[in-house]
Amino acid sequence: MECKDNAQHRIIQASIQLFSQKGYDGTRVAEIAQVAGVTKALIYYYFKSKGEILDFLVQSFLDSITSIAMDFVNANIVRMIEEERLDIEPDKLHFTDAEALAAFMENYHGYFEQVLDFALEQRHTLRILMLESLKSSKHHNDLFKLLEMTREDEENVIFTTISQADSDFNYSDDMVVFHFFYSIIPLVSFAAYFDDYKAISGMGEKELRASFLRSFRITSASLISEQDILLQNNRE
Amino acid sequence: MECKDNAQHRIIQASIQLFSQKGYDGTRVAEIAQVAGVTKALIYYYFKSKGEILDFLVQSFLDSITSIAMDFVNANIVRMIEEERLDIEPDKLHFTDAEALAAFMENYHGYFEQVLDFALEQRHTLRILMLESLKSSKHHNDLFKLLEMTREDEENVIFTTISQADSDFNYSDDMVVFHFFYSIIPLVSFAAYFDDYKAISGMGEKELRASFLRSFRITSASLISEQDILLQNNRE
Amino acid sequence: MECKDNAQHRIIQASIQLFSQKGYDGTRVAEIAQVAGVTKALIYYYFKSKGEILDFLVQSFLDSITSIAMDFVNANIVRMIEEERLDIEPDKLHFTDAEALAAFMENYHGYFEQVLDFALEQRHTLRILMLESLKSSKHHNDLFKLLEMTREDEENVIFTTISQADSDFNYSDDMVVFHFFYSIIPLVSFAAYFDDYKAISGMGEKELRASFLRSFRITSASLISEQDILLQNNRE
Amino acid sequence: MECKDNAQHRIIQASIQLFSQKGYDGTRVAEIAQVAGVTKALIYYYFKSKGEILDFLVQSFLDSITSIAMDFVNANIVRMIEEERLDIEPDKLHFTDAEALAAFMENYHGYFEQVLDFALEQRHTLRILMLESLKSSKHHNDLFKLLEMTREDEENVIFTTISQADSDFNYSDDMVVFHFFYSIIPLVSFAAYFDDYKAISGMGEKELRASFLRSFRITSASLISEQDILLQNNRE
DNA sequence: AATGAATGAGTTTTCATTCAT
DNA sequence: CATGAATGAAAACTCATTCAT
Repeated sequence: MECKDNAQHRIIQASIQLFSQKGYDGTRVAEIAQVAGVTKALIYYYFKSKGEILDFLVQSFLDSITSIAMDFVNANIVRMIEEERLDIEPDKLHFTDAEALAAFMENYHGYFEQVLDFALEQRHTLRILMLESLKSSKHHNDLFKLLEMTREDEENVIFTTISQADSDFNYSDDMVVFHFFYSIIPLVSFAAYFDDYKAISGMGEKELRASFLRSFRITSASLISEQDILLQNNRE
Repeated sequence: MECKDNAQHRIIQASIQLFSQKGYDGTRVAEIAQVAGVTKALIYYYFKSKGEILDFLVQSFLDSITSIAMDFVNANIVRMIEEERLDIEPDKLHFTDAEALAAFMENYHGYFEQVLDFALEQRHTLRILMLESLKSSKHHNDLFKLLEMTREDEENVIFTTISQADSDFNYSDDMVVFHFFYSIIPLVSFAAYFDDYKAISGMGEKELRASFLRSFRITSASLISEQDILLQNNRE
Repeated sequence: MECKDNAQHRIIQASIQLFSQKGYDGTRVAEIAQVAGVTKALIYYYFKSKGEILDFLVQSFLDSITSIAMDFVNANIVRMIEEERLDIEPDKLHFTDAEALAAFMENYHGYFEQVLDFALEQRHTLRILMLESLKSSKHHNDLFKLLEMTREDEENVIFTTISQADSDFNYSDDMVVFHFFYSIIPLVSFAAYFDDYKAISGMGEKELRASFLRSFRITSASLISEQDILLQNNRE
Repeated sequence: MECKDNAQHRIIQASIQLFSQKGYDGTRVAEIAQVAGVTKALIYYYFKSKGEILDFLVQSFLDSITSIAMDFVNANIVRMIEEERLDIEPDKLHFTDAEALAAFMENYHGYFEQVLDFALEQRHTLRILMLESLKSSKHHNDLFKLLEMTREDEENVIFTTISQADSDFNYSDDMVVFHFFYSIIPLVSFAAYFDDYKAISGMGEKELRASFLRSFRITSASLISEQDILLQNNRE
């Protein structure tokens, strides 16, 4: 296991700290050098430019989160399909029975917590991602990549099980809108604003995390009516 | 009625456009001058510094939104109290009858749409607000001011009517967490990312607005169970 | 008598105050306008440029001091020559008798006090003169003009009466050096630093003025040995 | 021994030259860069701001002159006290014999010449000091620091030996006034105006220096009457 | 006589980046 | 690997001056 106290690592950590505090444009290379305890020139030994530091941070983060998402898909969706408990249809998921759905939902909530913890751990990088996604910069669309990444298969699971009762709901578009603005954005924002919200509210870390999870569950529950799904499944 | 084509106004408009596109730090005063069609020196005639332009924009926005919130409180909460159809108790609202609640909810949804439209109209300034609130700058806490502003009385209306069934819900803290991350943040983000989301999704403006409102209604409905409220009222 | 509260006068007073406090280069036209209570544009109505304000101040001062010097020459030197009590020879003054010398010395000390009081009254302008004379500016030589102005006739009176005992003393050059560095410079500096010295020493205005006069008398006395002069006069 | 041709040294020399010629406010950083043969940016590599260059110059000068004064005190006053040839009493110096006084006076005149030569060598910096001391700037009181520095013990030596005959002389205050306006100011002014006076008078450097020393001796002699001191010593 | 608006040409200062060692 | 010195380009900001009214 490599030593994490080398210069390059310190440069990266200093960059994350400063970019997340002051934004990319608001951070000076000299500041990074100072915080990292190295000279400016050494930064240019490891990175071609200031922009390349940002690229590296963002790419590392996107790689990690993709990896987490892939693991979930492989460990749950793929396995359930192989076990013939789940069948993917266009814009719809078909669970063979209520027990399969319940098992999936449990796994999904576990996955959400895992992603939440990763987001909290990487909250400084997420903050950078939010900052850059708001600017028309190179990394303008990186936040939306999170949307695309989670839109493919696994997330739809949730939205295709939305209660059929609400006939106004335009499934394909509405689902993505809901997913982005009431799932990804709150999650990312929660991580990004975690320290600030904690300071303002005076809540403890665990307390705040638990409170946010309750909010998440209320929102996600609002989309699913298990009875409807069971009936729907039975009807078929 | 004064003409809005004067130099100061053009400077402000140019600043909003550029700050929201490139961020405060990423925007050059020379660019503002160019977009506004004035000289750099004139910008310093009207504003003491680049920072003061930002301060002015943020303050104007906060003043406007405060005014809208105050109007709603005065026109609805205060009026209903005066008409003895509404009674504010600690952490709880008491409507005299179901009809009063229904009337209030309709007004509240109207208010939300009004705020949404204001947010969309001012989406560039909101984008600036988000950007700056993410940085540990002078305007670090300005986004949270929106929270404080709406926490006082009027918003609680909604949260104090949450179904009593969910006994896990820690009313005071959870409500504020929910309100911030599942109400203010999605609204602000929707406005801030409106143009980007539109471009990526290919949806029309009206279509997207309607879709977001449906998501909002689902979320806000999830907190309220009218039956419970009626029962609760009857019980008393 | 013209009213001294008009705009032009206020501009001049403000300029004197600011130039003497911050120097010409350190003073902004906008500051003058603010202190004078007028607009910048009005300053340009009365003066062609910032430099012209300085020129005006300096010229007014030099005119005044020249006038005072001329009055002394006319009232004393000229009169004594007319009364045949004084005879001017190259590098030497010849008094007809000891009484004539004594009368002259008394007048001279009176003149010095008059100049001192004028210098104190105009100490801000003198400060400006010193400041500018130290810079290689347009007014570089204005302080030396004071030297030239007083070198012509009357001052020599003093120096030509120096005790003949000190055979090292090179009359023409040494006298001018002494006059400049131990007469003009202390006088000008006393006026220029008057307020600062007062503040630092804690002495009162009258007290300080009296103390300075005592120092002056000691210095000026050191150059004259009346006995020698009498002897010298008698010998002839 | 380090080479004095490095960039920082050239920046300092250029600053001294320009500040003394055009004043601090009248000097542009670009000019310093040009004269020093470096880029503007390098100036900011060595100094945080234009003001810091001035601070550095002034402080270096004050340090040097303090060091010279301290050396004199230690080498003469302290030594004579140790040798029991000199005794310091409040407001008075007591020399054990006429020979001790004569020795001291010789040393003092040597010291004055040393200070004069240092002042002439540093005349550009002294000019800067005068310029800045006239402005109500940060360095407003730096010229007075020269006064304070020399007021402590060593200088008083001279003034406490003033002839007791002049009963008007208010020793404590008058001495300081005399010291400042007829000793420090002429010395500083002589150095500051040296080049200008030389040009105007047409005198040579050595000639001018000698002439000024003669003026100094006349002034300083005027305060001391050796006979009185001898008598005074004998009486005791 | 007076002014608010406007500006060209500078001024100080910053900063990402390079380079010789 | 590491750095102190150096810089070109551009940034924010200033200021004496003008002009239309």
